[in-house]
Amino acid sequence: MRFTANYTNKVDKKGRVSVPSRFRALLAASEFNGVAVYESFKLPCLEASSREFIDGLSEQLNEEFGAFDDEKEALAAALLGGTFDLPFDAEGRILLPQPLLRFAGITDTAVFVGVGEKFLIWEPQAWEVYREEQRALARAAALKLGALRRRPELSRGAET
Amino acid sequence: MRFTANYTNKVDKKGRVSVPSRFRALLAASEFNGVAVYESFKLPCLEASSREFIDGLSEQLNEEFGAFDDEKEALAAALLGGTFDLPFDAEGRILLPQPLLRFAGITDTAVFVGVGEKFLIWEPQAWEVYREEQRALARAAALKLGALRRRPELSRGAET
DNA sequence: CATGATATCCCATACTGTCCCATCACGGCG
DNA sequence: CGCCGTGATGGGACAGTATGGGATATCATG
Repeated sequence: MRFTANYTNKVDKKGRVSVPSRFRALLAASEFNGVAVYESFKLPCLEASSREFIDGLSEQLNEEFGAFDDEKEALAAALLGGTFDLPFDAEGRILLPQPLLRFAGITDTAVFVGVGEKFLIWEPQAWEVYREEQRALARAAALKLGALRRRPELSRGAET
Repeated sequence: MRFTANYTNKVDKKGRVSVPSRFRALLAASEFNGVAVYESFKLPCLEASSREFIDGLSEQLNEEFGAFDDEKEALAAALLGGTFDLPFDAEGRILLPQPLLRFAGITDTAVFVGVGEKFLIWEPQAWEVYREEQRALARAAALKLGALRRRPELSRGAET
């Protein structure tokens, strides 16, 4: 399950969006014909993955913590309480609930970004901004890596 | 039995609320056509689940604590004694008893939050506050969640 | 036994989520 | 270069849900 690349799709008046077919193909393996979508904890966007993935996490919570564990309760509330199981319609679209649209600031367009075992759903503008930041970081990291390869012994002070 | 997502519904003057159909669908498996609702021990909200689940909990209490443990007695009494079996009416609504409404501070609107094997019923404002706190904690606990995963490669996507 | 408050039941109505079908845009293939 | 298949969009039709009221049972009381 490796989501990659990014696609920009329209969100119609009813709140429907087509999930990129490439992504849908990856999710086909899932028993549930749809995606589990939730609000990202760190970023102003939505995250989506197979329902099994989320199930796995919540199961872990039940196993690792006791039935009456406070921390488990809190994590479950944050994770499951914010996760919507959205089924695909015949055309491969999902209906994004108002709360999710509001959280991500999405109105009529959404950007789907594959990031490994899950994908993000952004409001175009926000995505542009975030992307710029990441590019800057990547650039810095690349330079650093380059420096490391060329002169391993000197890498410590090689901030270019 | 896996409750997820959150829905906001109206509570009419009579104290009736529609239980989200998705939740109702999950409870359909239960022989009792309704839900078991009780006051949460830790949070200022109500908790609800199938009658069967409550029975399971009380059994668990017997296992986790000694048979004559005072705490167990207290918990069991509070849980079993304070639980209301609320049946669905023809429209899928339940009538929340005054005591429960007062406890949760619910007046004309209620938020249903799925948290796995049960769901919570909150007063909107209170839920919003609690939710923000939990999101912050969840962000902090991200590493912990990652550590819980059996398959480490699954946690390597973009940062949650 | 009468009475008011409370719980049920039933019906009417506005919405919203789904489903189905038509149109378009884009590439690949005769 | 036009035909065709797949994916993305839009809209309309309908059924399932969420809500509100009013009429009817129930029950604890005075």
